[in-house]
Amino acid sequence: MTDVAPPRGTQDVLPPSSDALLAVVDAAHEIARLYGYRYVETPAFERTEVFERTSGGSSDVVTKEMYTFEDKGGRSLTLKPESTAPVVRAYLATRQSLPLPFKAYYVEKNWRHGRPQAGRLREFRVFGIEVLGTDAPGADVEVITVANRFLRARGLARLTLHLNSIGDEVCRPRFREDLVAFLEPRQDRLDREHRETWRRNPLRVLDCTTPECRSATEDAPRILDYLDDACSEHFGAVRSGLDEEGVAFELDHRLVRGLDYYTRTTFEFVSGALSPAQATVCGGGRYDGLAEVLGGEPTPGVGYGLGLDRLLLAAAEEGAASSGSRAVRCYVVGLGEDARREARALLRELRDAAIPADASLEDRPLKAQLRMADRSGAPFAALLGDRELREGVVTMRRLADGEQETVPRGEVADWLSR
RNA sequence: GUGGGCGUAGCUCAAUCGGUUAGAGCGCCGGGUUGUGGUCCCGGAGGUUGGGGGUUCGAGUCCCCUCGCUCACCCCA
Repeated sequence: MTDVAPPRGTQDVLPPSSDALLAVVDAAHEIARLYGYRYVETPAFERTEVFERTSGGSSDVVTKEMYTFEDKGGRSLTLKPESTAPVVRAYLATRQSLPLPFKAYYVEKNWRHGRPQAGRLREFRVFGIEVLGTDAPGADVEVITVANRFLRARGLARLTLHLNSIGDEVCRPRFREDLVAFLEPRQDRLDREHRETWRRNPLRVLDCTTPECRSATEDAPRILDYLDDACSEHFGAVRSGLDEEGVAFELDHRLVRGLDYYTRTTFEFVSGALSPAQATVCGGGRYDGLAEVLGGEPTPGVGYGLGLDRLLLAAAEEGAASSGSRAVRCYVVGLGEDARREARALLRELRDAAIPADASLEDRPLKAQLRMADRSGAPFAALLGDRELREGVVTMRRLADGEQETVPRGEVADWLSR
């Protein structure tokens, strides 16, 4: 019994929850197309360096959460823990034949080895978009707008957008220096964890939520005060662009994010419907230096990753109506050998007419077939017995209330699509 | 990865102080003559009490290990 359970931190998705997942996936494809994004796929695994070099050696993702293995040729490979670096790699490999800027999206799985809990799986699904090849603030605005629209359309109302700019390689070092100088005399007031690491990764201290770190950094320097003219102007344009799009946000100078490749704009959508530890349903930002780290031409970019599993949890929590039944429209019931042959013909016709339909694969009693019709969720059952066969008709039964109508055999498809 | 809580049919739960063959509801499958599902009646399948070890005459119940879920931390989707 336990041996048929899926591996730890993974899950089987079966009806009816697979319907909800599919609805979200469909909606992702739809909104991506609506905004002009093109579908991309990259391999499930990459050379390990792709993540080591881009995410930053000190990040948790790289140091302890990657599924890394050696293949039979001795290469070190890693199941992708995030999708931005692979997409940028693929872009660099193919860019001569792609439009500029290139707007990409994907719906796929990522893998991270952490201790699983609700909203944090080892294998999880993301819907991400990336705009490559432009540093225009309009790209940042568009990316955030798509996420906002998508999340709200899926029924997430208790949603906060946290927004920040963490500068670039020109202005961030000055800030970092001042922050270190600020923390130095206060290091004893930090929590145990950051007392060790504050010097190596001072920005992370700002992100820490413990009361100790919060009070110690109350008056810490703020990155927004350090932005140089270019970054400051860029961030101003992003903010006014969001205002223009009607996307509400909260400035959060503590938002630094966990991957090293981010520059300038960073953002997170946090759901109030999820437990705070896993409440980030979408996170992203700008990564103008990423392509160079991969050894490619300088290529600015901005994008997000949006967790579909968390989205579904939050939507369920907020009582969002799960949309679109995947049930067939008609369940065909055949009684007896002759009528069953005719039922199979009808089934073929319905499917040829693009009407989703189903029937029992075995010869079963009427009651059993009707029960199957009921469980299939189909709104109608088409009944074919000797009586209908003789008269060249089909009895159409509305399963909700048992209302029946006799329809000429040749008009069933039309009757169902009216 | 660190710390806490919890594991009894598919689901929700019961089982006296450690006592003999672990029950119920729902769900699932079948039947109530080849003419009506969802309601009703009848029947059935389904459990090594997560797994392993120990204590005991006897363990679902007590102890240890392990696996899983869960919450917090860490981090993030």
